[in-house]
Formats: sequence, structure tokens, C-alpha cells
Amino acid sequence: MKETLNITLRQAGLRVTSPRIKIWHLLETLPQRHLSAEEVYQALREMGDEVSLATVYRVLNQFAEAGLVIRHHFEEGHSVFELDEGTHHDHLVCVQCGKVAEFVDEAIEERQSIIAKEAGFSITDHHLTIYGVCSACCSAANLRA
Amino acid sequence: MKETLNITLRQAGLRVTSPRIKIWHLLETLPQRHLSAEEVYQALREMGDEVSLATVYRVLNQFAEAGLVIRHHFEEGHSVFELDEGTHHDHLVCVQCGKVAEFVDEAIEERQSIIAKEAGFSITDHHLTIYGVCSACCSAANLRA
DNA sequence: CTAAAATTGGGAATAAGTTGCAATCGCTCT
DNA sequence: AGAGCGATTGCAACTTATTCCCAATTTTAG
Repeated sequence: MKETLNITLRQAGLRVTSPRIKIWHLLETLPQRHLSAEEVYQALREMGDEVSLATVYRVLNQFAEAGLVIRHHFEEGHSVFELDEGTHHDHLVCVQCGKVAEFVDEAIEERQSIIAKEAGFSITDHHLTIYGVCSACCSAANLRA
Repeated sequence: MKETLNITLRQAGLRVTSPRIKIWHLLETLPQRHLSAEEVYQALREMGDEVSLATVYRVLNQFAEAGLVIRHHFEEGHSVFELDEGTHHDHLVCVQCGKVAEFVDEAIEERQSIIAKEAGFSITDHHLTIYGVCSACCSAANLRA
């Protein structure tokens, strides 16, 4: 896996540096797949792998540029990054706790192509995000009420 | 129309003030339906209707809260607002010229509800945006190539 | 191992949006 | 129409998210 990263970085024209390795490793191993720059920074700091915040931002931008990660703009006022595993999916975001779930729906994908074609658009990308309250937060709200 | 606004504002629990009238009027009359707070501020200033930027932000938030406008988070790092004409729609954004087109697709809407239900989410909102190159920009690109 | 080029850290700078507060305005009651 | 009170505004100071600047350090080709 380490080899893979070296090669990947080189292909992207990026030198293999400690911050880049740490950030990549974090994204690869953390169970939470969707992280903000700040969260990446904190997570690294907590595991003793200090990387300056400026560098976290720079590296995430470079990774995004190189297509290694995907940047999302949910409704929170900051970007969220996720490793690009090559498998496209859309998102369900809990507006209460911020948790993110993923899904794919062939029917929707298909309709999108049709719509774009009808409008004369040549699709480059698309983002479908469903916002709502997750089951956990729903129950919590009910208890409180 | 003026009466309508008065009533609408009252129903939202908002007093009928000059900034709110100006901003509403702007959103109603400008051909460009999708505006950022900054753009609203500039447009007003250009037509001699000064409203402080802080107030523009406050009013747009209140309008959004009251459901009079819809707030979008496209990929630009700032919110854009659009008058809510009551007809839900999603967006096609040209990544070349920035033009925004709207569309609705019942099949997609339906699938979304199903997906949310399956995930135990209680939907509050959703944004589907298709990014691509519009026909005009496509032809332009072809001519150049 | 060396030097040039890339990268980093840290703080200052910027952009977008929010907030505290005193002055002003809109609305209700008379 | 006028008074009073709470809502609203403008301004400036403050967040938050992110980028920029630059001296010091690290990578990598040779």
C-alpha cells in the first residue's frame, strides 16, 4: 500500500513528504470517511502526528486537484473531503449531528443523464445530497419533546 | 403586488421595513434569479438603494427562515439566494459560463423519498445539481478546437 | 553528498458571514 | 395624529474557514 501511495503521489507531480503520507494514511484508515480540514488537523494532532493547518489545507487541495480525494460542499460552511475510491455515490447528511451516509441509485443516475442530454448539457459532474434528520437524532428529538 | 409583500412579511412575523421591501423587490425584478448576498448588496447600491451589508445578510436569512427565498450552496464558497416561487426544482450549472438552468423530475423526487425512508432519515431538504457544459459553451469549444 | 526546487510552519491576511450596541423606525394603542 | 416600546438598522468589531507570505527545512536528481 505504501508503494501505491508513492507512485500515486509521483504521478500527481507531488513529492513524497511526511505530511502528505500522514494525511493520506489518516483518510485511508479512519472509519469516518468524510472529514473537514479542521478535523483532519485535529485527528493528526491527537495521534501525535502534528501537521500545520496551512499544510493540511494545501495538501487536501492538491489531493483534490489530483483527483485523489473528493471535496464536498454540504450546508455547513466548510468543505468536507473524502478519499476517492472511484465508486461514485451521493450523500445523506443529518442536519442535526452532521453524520454522512452514502447511497447510489441507478434510477436517479439514469434520469440525470437524460435530463442533461435534453438540456444540451455535457455532464462533467453532479451532486445529489439529501438533508434530513437521522433516525438517532429523530428519536432523541422525540424524547425531548 | 405590494400588498402581497406586506401580508407575506406580516405572516412571517417580520415588520415591513424599507430594506426588506428593497431586497424583495430586487429579487423579484432582477432577471438573474440566483444572487449572493454580496450581489444583492451591490445591485441595491448601484440602483441607489443603499442597505448595509449586515442587513442584507440578516434579511436574506430571515427570508430563508420564513421560506420566502431558498438558499443554495453551489461549489463557489458562498450562499446564493433565489426567490421561492413555490415550485421546487433542481439545477443544471454550466461550469464554463456559470449559467444556471432549472429542472424538475418526478422520478428522481420519488426515488429520493424512498432512499431517505430506507435510511431512516426524515428529509428536510435536498439539493441535486448537475454540473456540465451547456450547448452554447460546447459549440464554442468545438469551434475553437 | 550537494544544490536547486519543492514543501513546510506559523503568522498575517482575506473572504464570508455574524454579532453587540446605540440610534432609529414601525406598529399598536389612544 | 402622537407616544411608547419593541423590532430593526448601521457600523464596527468579531468569528470561522481558508489562503498567502516567507524564512527555514526537506526532497530528489545528479
